[in-house]
Amino acid sequence: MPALYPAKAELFRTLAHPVRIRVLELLSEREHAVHELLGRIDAEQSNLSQHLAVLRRAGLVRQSRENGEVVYSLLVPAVRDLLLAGRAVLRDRVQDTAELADELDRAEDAS
Amino acid sequence: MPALYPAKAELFRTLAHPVRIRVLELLSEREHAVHELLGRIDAEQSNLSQHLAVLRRAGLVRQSRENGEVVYSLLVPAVRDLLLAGRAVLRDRVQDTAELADELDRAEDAS
DNA sequence: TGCGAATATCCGCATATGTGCAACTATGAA
DNA sequence: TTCATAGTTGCACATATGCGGATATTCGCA
Repeated sequence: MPALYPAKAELFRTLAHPVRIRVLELLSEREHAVHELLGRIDAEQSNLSQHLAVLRRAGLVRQSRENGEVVYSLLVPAVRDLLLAGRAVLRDRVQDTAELADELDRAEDAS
Repeated sequence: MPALYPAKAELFRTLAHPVRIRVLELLSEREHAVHELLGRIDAEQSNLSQHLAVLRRAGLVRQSRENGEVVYSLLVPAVRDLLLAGRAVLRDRVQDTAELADELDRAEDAS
């Protein structure tokens, strides 16, 4: 049995940054040139470029030159579902928190 | 509009470790006592405990004492889907790699 | 050729994360 | 109480990651 867990962990690590998540979300709508991404994401040019490099190394996106600009596109469509699944977890978790808060409200005995 | 991206990123960061992924997979089958987890995961006791703490803080798992042992259980069922989505991405990506390898094989002109 | 716009990479620094060991806490039984 | 068992936390250290500024590279065009 292969070392699967490190590979999975690495995948999640790749997604574990706001800028990279934003990039993937934008790319899951349509492909974007770097300067387009830069216009929609709050990050320095070099910083964005580094994050794009991370995504490239992870094999999630593809780089191609088109009349003078570099265009990035999503290489693995399933990434979209992964992002949605993440959103769902976030949603479920806040619900739990809300229910907990509710319970705490009902049970008046403090500390 | 809230700072959603950092929250998402934090979620993925929580999953970004082999031990934590393994724990969540085990917990998505059924609840486990700590020493059970320890028996199935290659990690020091204190190390496992720290990873469990990370999962707790993230609100993904719950801790409860049952006749002398601490039992962990999954608090957010959607985590299961998230893990599956991760698996799917991994699968798609290796397929891409395989196709690329194929193409490279067919086109014989080296470097 | 030589320029300029668009990107990528290098560098040094600051911060975050993972780890084992040791010490501490909690629980149940004698 | 006292002990043994089960688990958690604090600590110091090593490594990884993120960042902006400067520099390098690539490509289309005059």
